[in-house]
Amino acid sequence: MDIKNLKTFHLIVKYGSFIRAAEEMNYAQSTVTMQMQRLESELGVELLERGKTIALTEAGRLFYEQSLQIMNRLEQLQSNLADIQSGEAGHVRLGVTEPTASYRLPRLLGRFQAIYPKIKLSVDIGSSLNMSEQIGIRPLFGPGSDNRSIFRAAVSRKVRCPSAREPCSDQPVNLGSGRFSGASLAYHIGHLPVPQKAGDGA
Amino acid sequence: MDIKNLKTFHLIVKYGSFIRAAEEMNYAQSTVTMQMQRLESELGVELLERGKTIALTEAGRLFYEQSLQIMNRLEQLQSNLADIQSGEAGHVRLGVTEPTASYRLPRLLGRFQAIYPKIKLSVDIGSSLNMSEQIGIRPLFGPGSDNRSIFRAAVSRKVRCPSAREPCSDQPVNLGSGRFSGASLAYHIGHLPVPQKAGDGA
DNA sequence: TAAAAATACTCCATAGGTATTTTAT
DNA sequence: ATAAAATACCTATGGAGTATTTTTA
Repeated sequence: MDIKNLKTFHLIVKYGSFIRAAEEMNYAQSTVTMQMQRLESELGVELLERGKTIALTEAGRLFYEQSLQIMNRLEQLQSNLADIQSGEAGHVRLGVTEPTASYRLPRLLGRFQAIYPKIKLSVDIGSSLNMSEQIGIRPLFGPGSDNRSIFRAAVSRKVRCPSAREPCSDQPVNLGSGRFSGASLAYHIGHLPVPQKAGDGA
Repeated sequence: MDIKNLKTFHLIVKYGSFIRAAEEMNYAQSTVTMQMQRLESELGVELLERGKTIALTEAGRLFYEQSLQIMNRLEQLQSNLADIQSGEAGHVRLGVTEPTASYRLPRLLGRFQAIYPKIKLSVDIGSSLNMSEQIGIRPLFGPGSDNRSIFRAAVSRKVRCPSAREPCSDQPVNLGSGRFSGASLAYHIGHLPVPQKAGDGA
């Protein structure tokens, strides 16, 4: 089942017409007919009563209402994914050593949160380990994560600035043993290895 | 976006392996690779970290959880549609005149509800109109419904019996002017025209 | 008899398969 | 060195278009 067919169906219900749905989807009329035939055969149910005026069957009404909700959830999901992709949402986990943690980090994180309100921040303040160990500590990133790739991701990835008028800070900040620009704080967790390995889920 | 791709993705996460997902879906391994590339490009997001072991990106985790729920809703919906199709669910609206309403209908509807517990019954008891007018009265079926086709549907459609061991009653019952078998009580609303015309909805 | 949907047909884009190469452990 | 995913290439199904016929209000 293809989402396109659902959209077509929704437009047919909205307009009560295959032709108007075809126009809005930039399809030929026969394409709409075919899509609905396929949708109905996939579901094993008639959805529409054809006539000069289109009407919904009971199954059609149920499918319309439910599939609308499903579509809305899907669109919401895509929007959330776009937020993650653009770096406007996500989860940043940082490991820092003193004295950076006490002196430079608070102001930096405050600015960061103002720019990226949807990004969740977690900070782990370490003792004297070097940066890669610090970032890679298992309690923070979960079992099975790869310290080396975490470190690589941490130093290489940057978030996109939300607008050119309000550029990301790029003042170097000492996070333990390494030197990082302010912008590089924003390697969100999407660019880092997953906490738990795939394959043990349901 | 095709639902097939979502299923493949879910299997990849479940097994942590493209190959095992391919086996379960009866696909070639390259097909799974292709599907995931297409899914990721459609969403504009990387979902999986490839390696000898597969891991989810943050976007992948979000997409996995959400799309699982969406799939579940879709399957629930399909199951409900199947119920309607098989006649095990739906909404039957009847118009009856005396004396049938008082004498024969109660026992018949009782048996009917025992066989089809998911079917909602509405009965409208009329005065002396003939059957087609009785069934077609507008308050019961809403504006824009076609009395003639309602009548046609009512006399021609029958619900499928749920099992051969407990066959539907087919004793004729006088519903106003027409004679109907007991089974034909079960023309659920899915076979009747819709209450409100499509086209005036959102 | 005029609208709207269904059919008949055609075409080509692409989903999916086979064989091979690349990658990461 | 080996197991797994990516790539290259090929094939055929079916999605979509054009033109026409059928339906029904």
